[in-house]
Amino acid sequence: MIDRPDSHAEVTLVLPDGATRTVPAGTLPSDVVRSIGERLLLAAVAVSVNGEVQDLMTPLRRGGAFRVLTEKDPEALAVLRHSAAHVLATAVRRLRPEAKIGFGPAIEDGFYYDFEVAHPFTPDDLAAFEAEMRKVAQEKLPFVREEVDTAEARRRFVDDPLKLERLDDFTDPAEIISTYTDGPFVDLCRGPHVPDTGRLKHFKLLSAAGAYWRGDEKRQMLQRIYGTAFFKKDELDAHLFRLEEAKKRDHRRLGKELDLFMLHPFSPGATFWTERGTILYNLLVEYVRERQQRDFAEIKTPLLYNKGLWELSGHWGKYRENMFLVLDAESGEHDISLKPMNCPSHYLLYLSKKHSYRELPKRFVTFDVLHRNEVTGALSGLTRVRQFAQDDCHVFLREDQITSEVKFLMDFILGYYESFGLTATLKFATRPPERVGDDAMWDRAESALKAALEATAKPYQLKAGDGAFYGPKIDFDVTDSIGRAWQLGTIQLDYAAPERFDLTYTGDDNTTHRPVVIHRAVSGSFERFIAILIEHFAGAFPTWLAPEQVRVLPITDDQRDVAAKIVERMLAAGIRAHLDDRSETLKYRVAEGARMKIPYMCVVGKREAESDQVAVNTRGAGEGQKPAPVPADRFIERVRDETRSRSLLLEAGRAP
RNA sequence: GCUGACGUAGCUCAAUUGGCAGAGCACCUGAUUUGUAAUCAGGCGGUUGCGAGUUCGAUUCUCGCCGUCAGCUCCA
Repeated sequence: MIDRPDSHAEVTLVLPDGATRTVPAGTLPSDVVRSIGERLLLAAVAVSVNGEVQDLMTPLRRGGAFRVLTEKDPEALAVLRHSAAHVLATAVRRLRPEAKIGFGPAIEDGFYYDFEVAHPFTPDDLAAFEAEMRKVAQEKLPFVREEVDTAEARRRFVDDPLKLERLDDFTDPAEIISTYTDGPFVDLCRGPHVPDTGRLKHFKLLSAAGAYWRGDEKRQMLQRIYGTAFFKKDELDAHLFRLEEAKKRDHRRLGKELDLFMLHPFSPGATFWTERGTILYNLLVEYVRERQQRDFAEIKTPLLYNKGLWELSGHWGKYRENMFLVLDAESGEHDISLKPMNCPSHYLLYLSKKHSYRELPKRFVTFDVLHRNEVTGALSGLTRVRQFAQDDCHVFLREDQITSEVKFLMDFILGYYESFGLTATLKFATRPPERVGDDAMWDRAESALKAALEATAKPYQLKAGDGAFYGPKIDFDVTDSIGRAWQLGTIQLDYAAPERFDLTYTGDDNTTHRPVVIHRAVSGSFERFIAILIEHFAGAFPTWLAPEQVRVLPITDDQRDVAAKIVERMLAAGIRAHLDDRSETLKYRVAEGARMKIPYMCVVGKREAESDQVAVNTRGAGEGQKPAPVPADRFIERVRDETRSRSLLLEAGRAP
């Protein structure tokens, strides 16, 4: 143990009940916990000092609020999972001694550990590692923490080049270097850990995949093993069950089952929308258009441009890899490109006229198709594609309008999500190291964005340094069914484009001024948004979005004509209705309609036919529902109202 | 792009150490006329992703390409 300057001082701990303990600095938390109670020591996973989690074997250096964390405390789970990563590494080292160790942190929902090995792991390897982990857990090996100096650390990891590289980061001599040892395995680690490997009881290894060392694609690829761990068996089981359930709402699966879209190897990353899917797509475009009708100006611009535009915008230098280049037959050069973004073309349209400060903010919106040549490995269902359309907007505004404009755009975006029952995570990304513009400009831009953010009173995550080079931004993220976060909406301030394109307006002083540009998307892309919506609703769309809203089922051929007339009346009322008069049993047709997640199935039997009624089956009411007949006119009116109001609830079938 | 796994009928999946490629659903035909979550019978459907190689013989083994999936990188 290294002698620390503070090791002769005393620290005072304040227990949750207000009692205090004063102990010499350097005392182990386990000793403090033991002094509170032997049984508590058995239950203790770690402790919290001033809100900071540390384990039982790390010497106390500072006093403050002191809390013992047990399995019930949420903070303890990350400690367990971090230790699970070490147990995994312990098992891997036993079975594959040549493996070099990288990093092994706890992550949301689990943990991973990276290894450098000559041969990647197979599923069989994973099973073997998991079995070995169970042995390590049964051995109840204590986690032993040691604090060492750099020289000693280098000696311990002489065979682990990745750890030696990590040690290079320790440049501050005051920084504590610690190692954790469980049985034969020593890791360079700052902790915290559970007291011994026996604490690890319920865990599972989930997958293995390559991961670049330190996330750098120029460095070697390590093999990463993902797993998860819980304190209780039922929690682990519930988690694994959730993963299975999530797969059932995967938009790729539902897209096939509900006949919404397909992808074809002849055009990877581009969507074929079926007739049902196209209805859904168009409904969303129509909806956005309706919401934007008053305050935005929709425009359309070309899809193909000469490289001159991209040189002007900077894309030719920075983004060409991602652009689809087209051969110019006359020049023989690939100097034409499909547009990957709308902004440059919107600037051209803006430049086609002189603008007065009176027209600002001017908001151009479009639904044009964009193409980006994403690397193959990045493609993923509809969430990451090569061809897509954004509900893209470029706002040209005066700098003094930023706060009010951002507020306006945020309300617009959040209101839109809310109408689907979607909740997004807000991220505020500030100035990156490489940027244009002076600090005063960034100060103004960031404070304007921040003011608008805080006006919404919604929590947001600060991503310092993550802004675009041309300005700070607010991103709106949602997660898919398997927990991956996807960016949908965005609000980005841009000070660079107005300079590059020499955008101007005439101010009230009759001189020329530079506007600011805001890039805004709401759905992100319709492709991605639809993917998220499919998963959000699990394919059970609200009436207004359902490609097929009503299916009418005559019980026998005797009701076929009456049913057909009811369908006609529905179609005339603008309802997307179909007649299912196949000679299948009612059971069969009801089952199929349910599988297709049709909001309403109207059964027409003898009784209904005689009284101009329909017996409405409402989706989600479950099997064996006893539908009461509703007058056909009344039902039609209700479906229309439900559609018009874009209600998320299915209420048209309730008793009259 | 990188690492790995995978690719069999429209869909979901089978096919015992390399030996005639199958089932259910869907689709078509016929029967059935059904009161609420899959009625019965028959039929159609395949150069096993594509291309080479090894072999008497390849869905199976090897290589290349294409695509999909997970993760990394990147991003709406």
